Amino acid sequence: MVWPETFMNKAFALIDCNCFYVSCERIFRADIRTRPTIVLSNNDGCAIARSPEAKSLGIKMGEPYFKIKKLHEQKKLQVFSANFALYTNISKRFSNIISSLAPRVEVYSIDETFADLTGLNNLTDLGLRIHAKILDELKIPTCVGIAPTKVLAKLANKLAKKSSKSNVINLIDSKHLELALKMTAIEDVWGIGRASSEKLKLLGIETALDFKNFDNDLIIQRLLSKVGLAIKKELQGISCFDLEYAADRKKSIMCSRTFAQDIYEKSALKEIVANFTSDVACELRRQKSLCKEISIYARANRFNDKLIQHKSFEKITLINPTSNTFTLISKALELVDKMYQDGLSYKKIGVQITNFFDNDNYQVDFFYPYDTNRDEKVMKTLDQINLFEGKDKLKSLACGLNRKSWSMNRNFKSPAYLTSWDELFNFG
DNA sequence: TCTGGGGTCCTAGGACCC
DNA sequence: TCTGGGGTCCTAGGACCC
Repeated sequence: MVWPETFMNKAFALIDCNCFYVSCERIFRADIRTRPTIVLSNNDGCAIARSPEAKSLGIKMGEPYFKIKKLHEQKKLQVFSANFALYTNISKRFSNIISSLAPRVEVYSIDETFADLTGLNNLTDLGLRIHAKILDELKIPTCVGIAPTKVLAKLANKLAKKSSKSNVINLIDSKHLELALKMTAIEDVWGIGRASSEKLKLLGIETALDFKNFDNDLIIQRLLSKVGLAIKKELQGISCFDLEYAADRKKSIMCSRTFAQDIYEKSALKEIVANFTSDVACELRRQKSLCKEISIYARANRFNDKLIQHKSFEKITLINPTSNTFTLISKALELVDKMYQDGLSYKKIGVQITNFFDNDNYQVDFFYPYDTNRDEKVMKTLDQINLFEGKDKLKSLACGLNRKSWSMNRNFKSPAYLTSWDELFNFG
């Protein structure tokens, strides 16, 4: 197929790691490279990464651990608790390797990076080089999809994942494009989720090809909004989504956990909220922002119908934006006072901050002027100490002295090979 | 017994204003 | 009894992503 003149020049690659978390664990464990292996979510709740061998055993994405425990006990399955410190570290190395071979990249997620290859030659070769270098230096297998739009690059990547032969699929000027679109179910198109695909199926659209050829844009716009329309254009080879570089400044930051046990005491709730608030505030300062809103939420164990099911939520808007841990903790604790109800059980708890301003570009409230310099100095000192002396060396007393009383299950964690001096991997 | 966490974007509808 | 129309801003909630 020949692309319209105006879009001929665009080229995107999507490089995606195969079962990333499992692959990270396997870097240090040559003995399990062909064993069925999974990585569990926080609290050892459910499977969030599966090796091909584990998929063959019939383990689904999101499958709760208690359903596969037996396989684990029979030693037919290797199981790890999530070790996000390790995965984040490997992820940075992964995107750095791509940057060394492609000039413009967008780190899209922990295991996926887009590269803008516009204007470069021999793209399939380049894709193969990227794949080989990551495998060589990191021992992480990847797939590469190349196409004139991001949606098509995603689609090409998915096909490469399914293929047993090709790690790189290039759809630019490909005579197989129609077939590729036909092979892709509508719900597998990037940006078309369950709700949208159900609507499209009512129109008789079953595949990416059907969608691309559907000739009524008004209906698509009404059903799927303007985003749906953009996705359709991308399938036609018309690029609507560019690389997004400035993605590192978040617009909201949250921290939430599901705990191993139900929590009933207000004091425990406060301690948890204080800790979560410390974490989000630290992240907020790292990206040099201030926030003007903080909210907390909590709910009971939704799988236990003997408990009163509730979704509790409280939010407060601050007079002056801040990133001061202590200010935010005191506000968050006020919210706990408002939210807490005696007798309710709390299993999942979260803190979220929103409504961000740049550190050096915001308006102090006229009636409540506020010395931000002092704030900044105190927080800088706190961050420095925690950076060099270890996380949580210096913290608010509200955070409690140990986290033992409310914990997460993490029974199958691998060592912190790369992020702790005590657990460094011995390459000898 | 045991079922994750962290984001973004879009839209409809309400509040408010003139 | 009659009871507009248009605009903006904000928020809650849905949908999607990994």
